[in-house]
Amino acid sequence: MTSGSAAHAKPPTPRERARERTLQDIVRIGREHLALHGAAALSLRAVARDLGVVSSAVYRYVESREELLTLLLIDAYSELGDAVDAAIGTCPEDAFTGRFEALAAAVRNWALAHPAGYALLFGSPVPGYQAPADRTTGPGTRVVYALMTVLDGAYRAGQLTSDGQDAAFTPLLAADLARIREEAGLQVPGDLLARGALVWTSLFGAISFEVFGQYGAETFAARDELFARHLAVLARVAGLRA
Amino acid sequence: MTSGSAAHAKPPTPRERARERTLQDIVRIGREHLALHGAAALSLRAVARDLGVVSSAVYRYVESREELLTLLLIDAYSELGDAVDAAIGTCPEDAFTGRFEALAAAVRNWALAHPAGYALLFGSPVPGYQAPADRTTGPGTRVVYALMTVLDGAYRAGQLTSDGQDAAFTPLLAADLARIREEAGLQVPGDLLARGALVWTSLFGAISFEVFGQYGAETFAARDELFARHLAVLARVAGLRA
DNA sequence: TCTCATTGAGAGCAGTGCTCTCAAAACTCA
DNA sequence: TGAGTTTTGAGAGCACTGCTCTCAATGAGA
Repeated sequence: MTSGSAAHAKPPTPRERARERTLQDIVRIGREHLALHGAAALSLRAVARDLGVVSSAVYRYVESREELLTLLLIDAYSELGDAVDAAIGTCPEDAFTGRFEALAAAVRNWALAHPAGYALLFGSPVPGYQAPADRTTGPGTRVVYALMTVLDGAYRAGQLTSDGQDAAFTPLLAADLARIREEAGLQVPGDLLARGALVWTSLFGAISFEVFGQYGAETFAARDELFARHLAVLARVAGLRA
Repeated sequence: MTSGSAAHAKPPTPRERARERTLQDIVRIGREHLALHGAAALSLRAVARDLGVVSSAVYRYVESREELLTLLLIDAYSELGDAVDAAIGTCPEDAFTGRFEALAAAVRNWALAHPAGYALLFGSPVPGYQAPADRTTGPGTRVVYALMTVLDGAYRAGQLTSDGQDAAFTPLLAADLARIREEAGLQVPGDLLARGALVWTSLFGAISFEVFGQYGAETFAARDELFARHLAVLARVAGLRA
């Protein structure tokens, strides 16, 4: 579906190759503009100018501004997913706390390096733009899936323990958690899964505050260390031993 | 500074009163547009149309689109601060966990009721717009100040306890925390203050995921209960006893 | 009543997303 | 190679945006 190289493997015609190259140029320039000016300021006309072409020509390759945003969204999700996978890969498979911290640090580092991309993925939605679920849920769930894999692996290895302090579930939430466990093939019990969800959102809360400048400008100078402390606490919240 | 009613209390001339009323109309219409279409889609021309006036006339009252955004930012901060104060006020002064949960629930309820306003305050920054610190830090810090008051009060009452598991501070982070404690007049020690910061950002992480639709659309049906569970965990993270 | 500051209207500039038409270029196939 | 078809880019144009400028009307104070 993406470029015709999947089905039947017909050799691409020169036109197809040129088209693919131009589309990649558009995405590349769009990514530059995204980094420089942010998602809401992304302008197809400006991209066209940088491409050395008149604005209407870009519409031969990209259906609309939204379509370009979707391409950039997928691009950013993939880049973040690659960074997280690479970071996790540097830890031994049974070093679950290390893998958790590597995942979190990779997300934070990528976010700080690509604030506009991070804002596109995890910030307030761009007005009037709704990401098409069928194309973005795949790359968009890589990181949360990686976290679930780490936590579930830790549980299977006996290294994820509940302190038993959490309240009992009502049936509705129990059903939610059971469905997630089944769909993702998890063994981790519901209370730890709920804690994993909290850790997940907390991670993005901490990163968002940094990336979006919600801390006062001079509140925290030692941000790396603060984040490391937060990670240690969150690891314990998730159930990983200290 | 706001309307001249502070200094010398001169009676406002009819012109000044008409001007004030028009400005309030602009803010009111702007707030409606904000709620309907989001911050980035806020248009001075559309506000002017709704006001029944030509666009250039609005510039007699509001310097620019950014200025209107600032007014709406202050407006939203104040509304949120009022909601939080009211919610806290329903709890006895010494019910610190109850006050914490009331604060958090008030933020969440306000956010769900005013998603566009919440996005303006805590979402990705509007491109090209930088909130003027001198006018927004006051109303913008009310809620975090309220949280610090709750936690510090709990500590003074002996109801905020550290589990002693956190690592020692490096000098830089210790200096950050010492400065915050002094500026806010807090007695709560540094390790609990750092945990409070994590709880603070985690709260907004959880709320942002809900408001911005970052959970998959059908991942959690029992969102109220999930949030309540998260709150209980976060209260313990902060050091409040269960 | 006269004077002057304030106000709103209107035109205008440069930018945006997007559509339409038209000619040139590129490819396909006999 | 030459004819026919498809793809491509240019250009004009529409409706919208933020914002500036000028000008006439209005209102308040002396």
